[in-house]
This record gives sequence, C-alpha cells and structure tokens, in this order.
Amino acid sequence: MEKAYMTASYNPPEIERKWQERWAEDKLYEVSENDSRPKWYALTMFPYTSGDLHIGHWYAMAPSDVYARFKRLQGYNVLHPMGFDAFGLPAENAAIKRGIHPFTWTMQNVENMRRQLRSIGAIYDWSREVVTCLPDYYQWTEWFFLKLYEAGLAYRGKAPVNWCPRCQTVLANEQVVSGGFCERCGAAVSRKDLEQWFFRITKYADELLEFNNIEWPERIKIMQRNWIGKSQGAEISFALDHPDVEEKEIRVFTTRPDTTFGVTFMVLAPEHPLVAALTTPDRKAEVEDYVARSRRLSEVERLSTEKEKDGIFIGSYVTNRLNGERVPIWIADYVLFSYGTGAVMGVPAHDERDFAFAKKYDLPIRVVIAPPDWTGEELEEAYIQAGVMANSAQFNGLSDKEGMEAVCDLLEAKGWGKRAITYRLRDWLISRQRYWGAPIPIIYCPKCGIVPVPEADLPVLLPEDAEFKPTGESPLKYNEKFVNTTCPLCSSPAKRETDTMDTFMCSSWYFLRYASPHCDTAAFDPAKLKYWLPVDQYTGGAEHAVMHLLYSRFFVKAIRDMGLVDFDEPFIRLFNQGIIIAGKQKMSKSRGNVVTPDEYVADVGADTIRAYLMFVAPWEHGGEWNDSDISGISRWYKRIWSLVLGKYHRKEPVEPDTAEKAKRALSRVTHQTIKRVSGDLEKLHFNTMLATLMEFTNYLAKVKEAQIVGYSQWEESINILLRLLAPTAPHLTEELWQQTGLEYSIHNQSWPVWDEALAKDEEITLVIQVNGKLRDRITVPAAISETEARQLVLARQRVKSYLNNRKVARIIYVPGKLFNLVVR
RNA sequence: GGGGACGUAGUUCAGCGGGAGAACAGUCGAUUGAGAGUCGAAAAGUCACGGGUUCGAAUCCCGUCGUCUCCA
Repeated sequence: MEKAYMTASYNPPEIERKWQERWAEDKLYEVSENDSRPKWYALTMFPYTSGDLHIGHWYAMAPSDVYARFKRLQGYNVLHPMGFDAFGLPAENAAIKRGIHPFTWTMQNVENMRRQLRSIGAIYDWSREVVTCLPDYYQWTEWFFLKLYEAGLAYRGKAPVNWCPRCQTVLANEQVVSGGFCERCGAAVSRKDLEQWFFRITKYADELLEFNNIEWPERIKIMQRNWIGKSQGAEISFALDHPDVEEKEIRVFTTRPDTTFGVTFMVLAPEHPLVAALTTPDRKAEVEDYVARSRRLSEVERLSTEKEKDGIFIGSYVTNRLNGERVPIWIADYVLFSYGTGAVMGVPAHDERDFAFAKKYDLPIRVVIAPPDWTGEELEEAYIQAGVMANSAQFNGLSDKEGMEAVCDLLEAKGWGKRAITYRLRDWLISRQRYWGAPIPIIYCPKCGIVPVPEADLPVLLPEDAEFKPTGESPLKYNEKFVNTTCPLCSSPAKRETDTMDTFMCSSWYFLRYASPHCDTAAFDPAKLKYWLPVDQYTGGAEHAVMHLLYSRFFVKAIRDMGLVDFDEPFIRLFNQGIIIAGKQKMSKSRGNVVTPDEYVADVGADTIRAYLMFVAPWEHGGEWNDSDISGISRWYKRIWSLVLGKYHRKEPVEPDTAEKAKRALSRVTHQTIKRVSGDLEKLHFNTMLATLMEFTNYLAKVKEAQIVGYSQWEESINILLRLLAPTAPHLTEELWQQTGLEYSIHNQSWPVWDEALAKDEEITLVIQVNGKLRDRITVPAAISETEARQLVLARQRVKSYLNNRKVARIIYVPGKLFNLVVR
C-alpha cells in the first residue's frame, strides 16, 4: 500500500543537463514524414542573429514549445524547427566598427544562440536547422529571385531612397530619425532616385485582402488591409493649356468623384515632374525652396496630422472640365508622388485636409454635397457624410452615391476620366546597397541587357574579401573579381548586379525549407513539402504584421501560380505574443534593463523560467519580469517534487463510505483538471492552465494529508498530473516519471483524456435568494427537481424568517444554480 | 478627432445575468540552533464612477473618467 523513493532534492540545472543530453542522444525530437500520425507544423518566428538570446526570445519560444509538445502528446507528428535569420545590416555595421568579417561575427552569434536555445529544452529538431546566410540556403533565395523574374514579378525601376550626403550612403527608413536626419552623423537626409529591383506584390493586392480559411487575429488582418489601402473612385482629367508644357491634362485620383463641382484648387506633389515647367517666374525661388524642404522629409512626417498642412501656389491653372472653371495649381507636401497620380483635387467643403488648407490660404469653399437641412450657410468644418448634390449643374438633387455613378458615367462617356482603384501598397523594393545579403543573380551585358544568371551557375557567392567602407554604393561594386564576368548568352564581358536582396526575402520562404532542409537539388523536396506545409500554427511578434507576414503571403501566392506549391496561405493559424518588460519599461540595451536568461537557467532552471513566463500574464498581453515572483514557481515545483516522491501513506482501516466518497472526489477533480488544462492549452491560455495545475497540486496535497484514498488511485492522479505538466516542465516531469518507475520517456506518452461523466459534479450548492438577495444556501444533488428543491427551500428556517406572513409572488428557479423567491 | 478593447484582492488574471473567485506575493502559526524550505491558518474587494433595464447587474444598455490599441 505504500512506496518510498530516494528523495534527493530538486536540482534543476543537473536534471536539465542530464535529460537534454539523453534526448539528444536518442534523437527523441527528430521527426520524419514516414509516420502514420497526422502532421502538425508548429512554427515560431526564427530569431535574427543579434548575438544573445534575451528573455523576449524565451517569451516567444517557450510557450510555443509548450503548445507544440501538447500537440505531440495528443498524437500528432509535430514539426517544430528552429533556425537563424542571419543576413542583415547589424553584421555589416559590426564588421565596419570592429574589423570582424560579417560571416565570422554572424556565425559566432549563431553558435552562442544555438547553445542558449538548447537550454530552453524545446522539441526543436536541430537536424533541420536553417541559417539564411549559408550558401546552401541563399542559393535558393537567389533561385526564387530568378523564378519571380521569369514570372514577370521582379522588375527594375527607379525609386526615391533615403540618402545621407555626408555618409555617402543609402539609409533604411529606420535609420532616418525624426525631422529627417541621419541617425549616425545628423546630416539632413534627402531623397535620391536610384535604379532598384522590385517585386510586383501589387499584382496580388486584391488576393492579399482576402483571408480565406485562415485564423488570424483580427487586428493583424486590419493592419494588413490598411496597409494595402484599397480605395475605389475615379481618375479625373483636368485640362491643361500651358505654352511650355506638352501635356494637355493633369489627372487626379479621387474617391469622391461626386464632389468634382466643389474643386477650388488642385494640389501637386512637390516632386511632380510638371512643377518646374508650370511655375511662373515670379514664384520660382519660393517654389524651389519649398520643393527642397519637402524632399528632406520622410513620408511619415509629410503625412503626419501633427504637422500643419502648408503649400504654395505655383502660378498656373488647370480647367475643371465639368464646369469649365479655372482652378489654381498649388504644391503641398501632404500629397505624395508615389500614391495615385501624385495630384489631388482640392474640395475643401468635403475633405478635412482640403478644408484646413483652404482656410489657411483663404481659398473658396463651395458646398456641393448638402448636409440635411442645409440652407446655404458657410460650413464650420468639412462635411464628409452622405448628402444631396448641390451647385453641381445637372447632377443637383442626386444623392452622393447616385452622383458617384452619374459623374463617372459622364467622365467615361466624354473621355474625361474613368472609374479607378488605387492601393496604398507599393511594389516591394528589394535592392540593398549592402554587402551582407543574398546577391541578386543578375548580369548586365552591354549587348544583351539584363540577363539572369543561369540556374546551373547558382549560387552567386558573396566574395569573402569585400571592403566595407561606406561609399553609398554596394561594397560589391568595388570587388572586381565579383563584378566582372561574362554574359551567359553572348560571352562578352559583362558586369554583375552588385546590390543584395532585402533580408525579408530570406524570411519569406524559410518555413518551406524546414520541410527538407538538406535538399541540394531544389529549394525543397515537393513530396516532403506537401506532407508538412502549410504551417498549422505560427507564432511571433505583432511587429511583423505588415512586413514579413505580408511578404510571405505574397511569396506563397506567387509560387503557387508557378505551380510550385498547392496551397494559398503559408500560415493557417497565427498568434502574436505580447512583450516582456522590466521596471515598467521595454527592455533595451541602452536602458540597461535587459534580462539575460542564462543566469536564471543556471540558477532556477529552464522549467521554472518557462512556467514563470507563461504564468505572469496572458501570452498575448505580455507582462513584467519580476525576480521575486519567480520563486513562486520554484516553490511550486519543489512541492510537486516532494508530493510525488514523498511517502504516500494510507491510514487503515478506512470506513468504506468515506473511502468511496474521497475516491469519487479525487477522480472528479482529476478529470475536471484534465478538461480545463486541455481547453486552456488549446486556446493558448497558459496562465490559467498553470493556475489550474497549481490548484490541482494543492488539492492533491490535501488528499495526501487525509490518507483516505487508496494508493493505486493516488498513483494514477500523480501520473496524470505529470503528463499534464510535461509540456510546461519537460525536464522535471521526465525526472519524476523515471523516479516513480515509469517507462521512458514521458514525452512519448499520450495526453490524458477526461471522462465527462466523472468530471461532472454530483452535488451542487443551491443558492437561495429572497427578492434577489442571497439569504441561504443548501447542498443538493445536482439532478434535483424543482419540486424537490422547493420543498427543501421552504422548509429552511432562515427562509421562513424572511417570509413571515408575506406572500410568495413568484419563484425563479435556475437548475443547478439558484432558487429565488419574490415576495410582496 | 474617430473606431475597438479593457478598468474585479497588493500583483497577474478567471468569472460576463443569479452565491465575488484562483494563483502568486504578503501576514500569522507550526517545524528548525538560526535562516531557507515545507506544512497549516486567517486576511484581503463600493467588481473605475454615475444612471437605466431586471425579481436579481461585476456581468446587459447609456453617460463620465482612466489605460491600451488601430486609423486619421
């Protein structure tokens, strides 16, 4: 009836090291597609090789590992891979700063981070690791570029980029600090037009707006929709008659063609090509000054609502063809050249920005959509709601909606414009004037022009001996051995493309590589890809909402249309975890509040950190790291340790009725726990799952204390506790599993299943109310009928005292819950 | 400025028409040479505020304040 075990105390670092070695030896977590179980692909966004794994990485990885382990115990063949996003600017900056080669710097970091990642105790199948900066990976990144080029989805075009004149280099948007200055030297950043490579993501704009058959958080979908920014409206031509300009029209895009009669000015983007020619001599100096100023601002600043809308009249006019009016042309930096047509019509009565602009420069405001009960008075603010057209000739009296159609019909009939759709989304600019990225596999031949590198010649290898001094051009440009080549078509001397690819290109397909990471004849083995993909559960930070997550969707759709894959979306379920902060602030090196996990691993152990991170708050919220709270988890584990390994003693004899009751109670609590833990895990509610397991532990401690339940049932409950805890504390549970004499490994066991009948409460507390106020409560069988309940309730002394002589007007009975007497 | 979400014990949260709960922290007691640990016990709340609907509101509705978030 009792068993005793050796009870050494819980020593996390020791047992964690032991089991990690054993699991690696046994290849416990290596997976294969030759498996009869259903597959489950659980993916966590791979980390950038910054050098150290901080607690934020743990927060992303530990809970997702818990979920992956849960699916594994449930009987799925779980692929849960890990790798490194290893190309990118920081490696190059480190190289410039410290004279280390980016490759060396990156691979040192990979090694360190791999060690740190192993300490988490996750089920990563390390045999599938990918590192994006290694040739066996980036040759396929290059290959995908060629595929996109063949499909007409990669093209070369001019684009304005951020340019620092002092550092002589192109800057990423993130390197332009507010006000438009260089992060490094403080010089004013300007815009410069460069020939760049683009991916035609806009071709998929409409499909990217659909989220069919995927379960993504609503807010990420909203962010992507906003980013794509589809607007329906019309392109309208305004007549231009200027002696120095060939063009006879300026086209604008508007979502409100119904307000065209309200146009009182036109605004061009400062970089619009017609600006110079249309500027009258008396305004030249002012206009040029304004253009120069606005080129310095980033787009975000130009569109900021904090910034007052300003602009300048350039002296020329266009004609509004609908009413023949002359309309003055202004320029203003809130109009972007890259969006729509780079020109907008100013309708101050019905657009907030135009209203503010007109007020500032005293331009006329003409109402053409009458608000209800409008009697011709001036507007206090722009009226942007629905209304009836006015001051619009033959269209007067139409609703704005009808007007929209009628005006478009007229424009199309007369050839003055057409219905049109525009997107905020631009094509994806992938060129980087940097060394540390995948080379763009293109050759420029003086005779043949742009020639793609033949597939057989891949990879185009990064030369090891590049100079990194910042010149504003790719370091590869000065590497003659790299640049000079021969044309694959005509064999004449030719030059290689020297820009490298945006690193988001590498991360747009890495989830495909994990299916067959060592395939050296293709980017992936189609059969293995078909088995594993798409990703069933993807988790990571929400900061990737409109970059990585959108690019990956585009990528999959593009290669689907090439026939390479047969699914439409890369990630079926998406979940974004929150952020771990410290001292009420986001962790950052400059604040010096970065929590490094290694010391905690050595001290309290990975299992404790895993549980602590999940317990601190709901996963999607994020929470605050707090040293003193970690001990709560440590104590809980120690209690489990002694609960499981300590002697279980049953006192004899036990009265049969009491024994039966205790037995049923334990089985009920056990099955309720299985049910709650399973449900919480499925919803990724780790914090409540842990609270449930803590309650269960507390309950088991009481059971042990009471010494009534028989040993076999006790053992069964402990066995269930360990399996429920196994995803959270893989090392601790493996150790206890072994020490209680069970067969290795706990991680190959099956997830406990609850019995609904056993989980059901047999007795409930019936709440007794009088006029809605709690007056008494009784314990009754769960299945009690109303009649029986009424007899019991009315017999209660306390109830009688509230009733004295008053009449029961109504009875509200909620089965299983309460009995309310309404008395008068 | 607009949309959305959220304000429950010291903390993190659950509950979302019917008894105000859990975990952790904290407190006290026991064990101990002392501390740690373990065990036990009790405590902790105008459920942000103000109205309304209802037999009954933390829960539904309206308003106010505060926090977060997305958009402009």
